[in-house]
Amino acid sequence: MGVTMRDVALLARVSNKTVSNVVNDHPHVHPETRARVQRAIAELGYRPNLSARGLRSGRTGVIGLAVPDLRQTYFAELADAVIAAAERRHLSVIVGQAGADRDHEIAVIENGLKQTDGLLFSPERLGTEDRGLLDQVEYPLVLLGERIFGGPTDHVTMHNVEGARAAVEHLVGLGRRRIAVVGAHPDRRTGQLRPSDLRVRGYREALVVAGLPEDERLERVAAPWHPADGAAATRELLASGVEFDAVFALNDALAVGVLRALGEAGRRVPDDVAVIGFDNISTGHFTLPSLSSIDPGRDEIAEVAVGMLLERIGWGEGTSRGPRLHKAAFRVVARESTGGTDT
Amino acid sequence: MGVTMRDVALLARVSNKTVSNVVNDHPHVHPETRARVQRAIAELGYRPNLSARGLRSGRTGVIGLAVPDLRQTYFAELADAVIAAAERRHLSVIVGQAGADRDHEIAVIENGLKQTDGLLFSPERLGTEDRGLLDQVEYPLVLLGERIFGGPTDHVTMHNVEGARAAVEHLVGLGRRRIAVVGAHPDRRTGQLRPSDLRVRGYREALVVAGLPEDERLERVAAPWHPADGAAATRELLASGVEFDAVFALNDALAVGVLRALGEAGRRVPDDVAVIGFDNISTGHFTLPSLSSIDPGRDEIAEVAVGMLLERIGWGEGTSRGPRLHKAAFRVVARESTGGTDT
DNA sequence: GTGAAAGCGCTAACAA
DNA sequence: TTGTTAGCGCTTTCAC
Repeated sequence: MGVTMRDVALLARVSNKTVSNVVNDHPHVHPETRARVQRAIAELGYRPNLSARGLRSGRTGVIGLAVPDLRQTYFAELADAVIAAAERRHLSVIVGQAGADRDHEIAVIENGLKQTDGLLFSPERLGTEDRGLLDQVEYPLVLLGERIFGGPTDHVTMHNVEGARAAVEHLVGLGRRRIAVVGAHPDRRTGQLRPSDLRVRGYREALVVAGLPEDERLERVAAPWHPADGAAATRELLASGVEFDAVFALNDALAVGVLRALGEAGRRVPDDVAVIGFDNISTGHFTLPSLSSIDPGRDEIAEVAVGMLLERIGWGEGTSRGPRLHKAAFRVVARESTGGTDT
Repeated sequence: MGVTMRDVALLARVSNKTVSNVVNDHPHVHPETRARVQRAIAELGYRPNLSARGLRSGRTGVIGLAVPDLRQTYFAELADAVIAAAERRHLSVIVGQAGADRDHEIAVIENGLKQTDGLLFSPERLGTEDRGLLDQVEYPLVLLGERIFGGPTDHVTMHNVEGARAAVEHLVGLGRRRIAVVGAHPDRRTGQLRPSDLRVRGYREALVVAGLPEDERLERVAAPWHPADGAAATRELLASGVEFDAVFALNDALAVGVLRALGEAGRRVPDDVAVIGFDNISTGHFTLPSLSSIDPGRDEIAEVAVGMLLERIGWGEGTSRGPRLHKAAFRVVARESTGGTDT
């Protein structure tokens, strides 16, 4: 503490500027001078003051990541991927939780996160109707997910519709004909771009393609997407007496609950009922049976999102290029719950 | 962007200092003046430049949290608790992952996390032999866990020994006599303060108290503490032919694997084998059967750790009070896997 | 290739 | 109660 650039400059018998050049890897520094400066830095244990650098350069080297709740495995794994991607670019990440609280999310989007150069935001409560908020945003922002799609903002997201379709096609390929879906949103307004709505759409598309009838009784509401809600929806499904030989859970957390409820009821998975989830969280390896899922490309999402944000930060205020959209590649992961052998 | 304190001062017809006083809620500002300044702030959309404040005050208002890996639910939930505790004190949290990599952990402890006023560090690889590193640390640091206990540093941790003992006593109370433990560390050097060693100690103490014989065949190594390792250790235990009617998994992630392996083998839980874990992660609600566990007091740990760190930050360089130790209160959570009814 | 000097926006003495 | 002033440590013109 307390060693400044000036101290280094004095010891190395150079100016402030030269030390700065060395520290920032600028070219045009005589190798000998560079070595001398580096020796002085080591000797004094000099470490740049990042607040000062931030003040001068207008950059903090920190980005923000706002998610609803780290206790949901998907978001923890997303944070892991984002932190890793940021680290590769020598950035730090401030993590904020908006707690699935609409007002909190509005506050986040209006203000960003303190001390950051830009924000990666995965909202849960904001919808297309909040698009107007995005016009006010005057800091670099990249949205994760497509809930507010249509604004001026970059989005990085997953193939919700196509992934869901692939999940159901996988079940169809197993010969299942009565496929239930668990996790539909209780509020069925149209025009929303919630993951639940998009995935239900993919489910229906797959049924149509397969020539299977749609049956409203097979579409079960569950919210929020916690295991308990998946279990409750499945118990209702069982109690309703409607026949089914497969369940598509709209995410893996729900699927864990589905597996539990099926187990309680004595239904064997996958023999009686095949189950597939969505998100491919690591939990899926260790359920009994292990859980098939759609891998939404989490690492790609993180990598691309950080890259986009960095570009936005670099472009500065003036340059407002149009919004970009990136959808990561997905894949079907077949584990035991749909007859696979992987765990 | 670009609105400075000076702009506000000009508009409100006051000095810089007065604006600063208002922004920082200093007393001794005439109510009328305060109102005028606040109006100017709102009108211009002024927001303090935190880099400048940081440079001037030597504080960033950001603390660091370093954990091995957010994909492990325990650490995700810890991060959640720390972020919440920090937010209550108007602090942001930069999250870093050391990846259970010894060199990475050494780098973290030597340098702290950039842009932060202090660090909450939960190391996984550093041990008592690295105590010397702590003497070099010249920034506010609070360690989570007791792996490097004995240095000059504050620690906040859980009752590993006592909690483990309570877990086994709970099993004994159910009438179980052949209690296996899963998750011992492969390297049995003494003098280590790993959670595994401490919890095994608690296990043995409970056996002694209950007058049960120790049996080395019931102590199974498993590392790292992932579900797959718990499953593997349990399969070995089953294959060894040794009799057992209960398993104490040293954490919940292992326990998930234990449940899986028992299920595969057709052992009923809790009828044939009772199972209890440690950590009380939310996953435990949704396993089949739901998982009994030791709740280590995560929120208390986060709250106390942030508080201690803040005190350290406030004390400044000179004041080096002796190291403090806080152990959070724990409790036994009895769910279905030990005959309870909760989920 | 290197140096001198200005100033980023804020806070904290010290004055008034 | 409010104003003046001097930096915090760094980067960045602009000279040399």
